[in-house]
Amino acid sequence: MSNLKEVAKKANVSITTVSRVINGSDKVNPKTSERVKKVMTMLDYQPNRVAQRLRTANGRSKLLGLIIPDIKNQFYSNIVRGIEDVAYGNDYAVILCNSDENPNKERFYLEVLKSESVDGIILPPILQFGEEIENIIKTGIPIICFDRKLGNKNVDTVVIDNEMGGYIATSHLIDKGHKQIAILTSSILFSSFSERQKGYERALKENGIEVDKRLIREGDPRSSDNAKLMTTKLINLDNPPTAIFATNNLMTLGAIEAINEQNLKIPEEISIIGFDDVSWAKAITPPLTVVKQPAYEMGLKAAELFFRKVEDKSSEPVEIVMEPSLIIRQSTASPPK
Amino acid sequence: MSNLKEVAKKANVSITTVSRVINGSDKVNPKTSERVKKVMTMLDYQPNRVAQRLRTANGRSKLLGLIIPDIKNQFYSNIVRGIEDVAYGNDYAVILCNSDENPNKERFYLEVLKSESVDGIILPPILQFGEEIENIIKTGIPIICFDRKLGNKNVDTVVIDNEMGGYIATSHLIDKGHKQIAILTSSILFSSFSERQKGYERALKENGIEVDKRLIREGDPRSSDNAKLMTTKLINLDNPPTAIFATNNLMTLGAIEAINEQNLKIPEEISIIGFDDVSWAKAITPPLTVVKQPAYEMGLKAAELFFRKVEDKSSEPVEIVMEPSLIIRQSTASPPK
DNA sequence: GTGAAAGCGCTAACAG
DNA sequence: CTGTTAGCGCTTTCAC
Repeated sequence: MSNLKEVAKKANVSITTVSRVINGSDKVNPKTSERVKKVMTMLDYQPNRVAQRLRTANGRSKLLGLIIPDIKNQFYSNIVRGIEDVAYGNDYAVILCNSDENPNKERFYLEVLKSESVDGIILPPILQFGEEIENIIKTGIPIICFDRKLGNKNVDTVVIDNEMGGYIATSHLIDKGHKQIAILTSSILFSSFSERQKGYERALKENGIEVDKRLIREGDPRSSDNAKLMTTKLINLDNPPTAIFATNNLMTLGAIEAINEQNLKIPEEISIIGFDDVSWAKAITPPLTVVKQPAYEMGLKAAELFFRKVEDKSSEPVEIVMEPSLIIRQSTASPPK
Repeated sequence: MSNLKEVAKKANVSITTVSRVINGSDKVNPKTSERVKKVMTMLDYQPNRVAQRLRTANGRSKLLGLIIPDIKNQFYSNIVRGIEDVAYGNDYAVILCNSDENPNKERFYLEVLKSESVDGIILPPILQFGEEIENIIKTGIPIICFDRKLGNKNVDTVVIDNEMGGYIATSHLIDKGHKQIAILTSSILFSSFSERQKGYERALKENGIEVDKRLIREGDPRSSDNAKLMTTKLINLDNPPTAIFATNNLMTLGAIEAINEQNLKIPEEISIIGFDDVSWAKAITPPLTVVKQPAYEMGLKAAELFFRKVEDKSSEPVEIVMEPSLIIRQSTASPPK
């Protein structure tokens, strides 16, 4: 791989001049610049980004760090696309890290990203990570949070209104006449799930329906098998729910599997509403009613916040709240008599 | 962020010694090493990977470059997981690049990866890229191909036996009694699809069924909408197919949507077999018969080849061919009378 | 408009 | 076992 020195030699200038040409300094004679550029293409020269980064203390690495909990979750892969599209448009590459919600992995990747001196990190925070993230912020690397909020920390954030999502879903079911509505949700560690649950409970209360603890099931949101198990148990309850609200797409999948396995007809015998408008939602029979999160758009916004921060480190952190929307298909109907 | 110098000062040793401790050299007095380590944790010191990389010409960046065509495709996200799991186990981070099968994007990412001096690149080659990849290989960066083959080039490769996949799928349909079997496939640019098609044609021929050009439809494999359109057209043919073989999961989705929209019953009125055992395949009704690609395992293998090459650059390239398998569910049955 | 020289943080001879 | 020193490829004063 050729370097500055070679180019300089071949173009009969100093390496400084070549550097100036690379960085588009205007203090270079157009003719010289022309000559240098020609040599650069001739030698197929590409500046060494590693060296560039080492030299310039807060130079741009043109690298965006992205930590996501689960690449296999369509919700996240949509977000990745949104971020990636904006990044590519800005000549940035994305270092994607799959954290699995595993604190050790997350810590490892955070270290890597820091020491790769990426220009910023986009991630969905976990509660336990106040400290690590605090440290990153101290180093001056911009942090953008998405999907979940980082407690009271003062960082750029894009979330959807999860409480509203839960409320919309539950209200829809109530409107259809359901009173026994189960929810498949996750531990309170993830703010997004607890907020969906909050919305669920508010909808029930506002409609004079008592919150029934038996119908609230918490499990690993990354495991459809777990959701399947929970659903099977729900179905076999003495006084089973007539509708199920699954708070993410993997749980929805598990719920549907369980319902099919128990030979219950959707929506005649049981209604189901999912979270996330996944690709297969409208292909299944009956098509799935869902609360749609604008995942791709969320990725877009997060990336935009990232570049805003990169441009101007002193910009005030903002919190963007996006609206979920209800997409009514045929998996929800009135409860059986 | 603290650096070698600070640590050295605080521990009363030279920076060399600190460096040795970092790199686990055995020529350090255990006591000194202990002291240095203590200072390192005290100062929360992390070696600067950028500087490390710059210094050591072919030192390890502990970065693995991964280019994939479409992160939203479950087949690829499964592969990513396989690769990521092995990488993490080896303390490597993955730079994930989404190429969209866009030559410009791919070129851009290849440049970035090269100039980030990643330790190797894993990618599914596109035909047009003989040259670019040739260049990379010349620089000594190991390349691992997956999913598709890179012409006659001499690189490590992991593929599945796509011809066999196409053959298995089609044979299954023929066994059920189908004679009018349509295939949703993609342009010959992608070797994987053309091979599946080859298997399809071989199965037909071996069973004395003539290949009917009308039933072979080519389209963008990343667009389920396109597949939906193609399927609709197939259904509305004068002499429509009694079974459809969709050669990837997005096309399968589109086909199912079209069939549902036309109110055809699966499998009574039309059979469908998909490629890739996606998460929702067994949740839909009827559950989908598919040819399963061992995607996750393919990622695992690709990553293993990567590390093998990183350990020993002179190792002879190998080609691993994995076997697809037929998973029979209820979306395929005998053709209507 | 251009160049010489210093140095980013680190590793690797080489010397002791 | 430990330290001194050169230099990876680049950007950035500071001179001219």
